Amino acid sequence: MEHYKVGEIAEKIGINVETLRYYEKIKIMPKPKRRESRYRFYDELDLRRLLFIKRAKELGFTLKEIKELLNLKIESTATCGDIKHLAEHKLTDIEERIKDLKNIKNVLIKLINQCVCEEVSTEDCPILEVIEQKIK
Amino acid sequence: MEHYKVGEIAEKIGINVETLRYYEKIKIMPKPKRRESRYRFYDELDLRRLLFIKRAKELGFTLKEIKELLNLKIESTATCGDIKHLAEHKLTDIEERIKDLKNIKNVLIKLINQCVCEEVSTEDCPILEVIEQKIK
DNA sequence: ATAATATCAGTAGTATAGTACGGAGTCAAG
DNA sequence: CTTGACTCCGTACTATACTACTGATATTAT
Repeated sequence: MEHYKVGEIAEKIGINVETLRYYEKIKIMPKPKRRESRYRFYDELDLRRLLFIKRAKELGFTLKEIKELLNLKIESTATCGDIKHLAEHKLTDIEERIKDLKNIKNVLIKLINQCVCEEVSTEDCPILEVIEQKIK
Repeated sequence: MEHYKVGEIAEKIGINVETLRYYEKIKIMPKPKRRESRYRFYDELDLRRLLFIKRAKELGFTLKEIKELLNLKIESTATCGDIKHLAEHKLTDIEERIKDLKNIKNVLIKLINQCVCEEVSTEDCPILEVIEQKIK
């Protein structure tokens, strides 16, 4: 079985050595085995776990949620449905964020379109006016 | 002219007193006038500034960006175009975030649809399999 | 007048996800 | 056998946006 030093596995995954130590600290990665020199050494399982973390992060899961996923994975009582619930929850969450951002986007577009004035002073800027409008 | 104590203005805006002191610390709000008792007191201008901040935050601007907006606003040399550029930059930023989230959403939907198994153990969970798939 | 509430200043803590630093020990190449 | 690269650990710092706490004044209500 292949094994890697901390710098090697970090490079393979494309993360920082410090980040790996951080993952160990927050217990999303288990304490790795050590050589006599006290150097950490990692195996294929660690590699897979790190890649799982990376992929799940790309899916918008937080480290805390990824930890949950990984824990469910090793709990023998956990079902695939448990995982599905986490995924569904995350989906709702992301849909919510998309909705919010779209609203923001529309307001910004309206604001920007009202502005045709490179030379006008900020005194008469329609963007600022609109941001303030809701205030008056 | 109306004036408010820190707790009054905080309640009016719907923020925390501590948050107001924080805004003062990071210089997004100016140092307010004081009574003899050293109590802060705020006026209508402060109220408007706070509401501007609140509204801009809703538009997805960070406090740092809002500070920029407010600074441009008082710089007499700044043009409406300067404001527009900030708004456009924010728009690009938000469109980017929407795109990313949509990708994530699609992957999550695919994952969830593959899972029809409330009772299956996490060993055979297709969601976990897919997250891992890109690894193998 | 006294009790309750508000405010003061400064510091520390929260959450998220890391990054940086420094001095000591270890490993590999020339 | 020395030099440079790598790793060790612990701590502190970054960024963002707040929130909490403490002990001392100040104001307000009864």
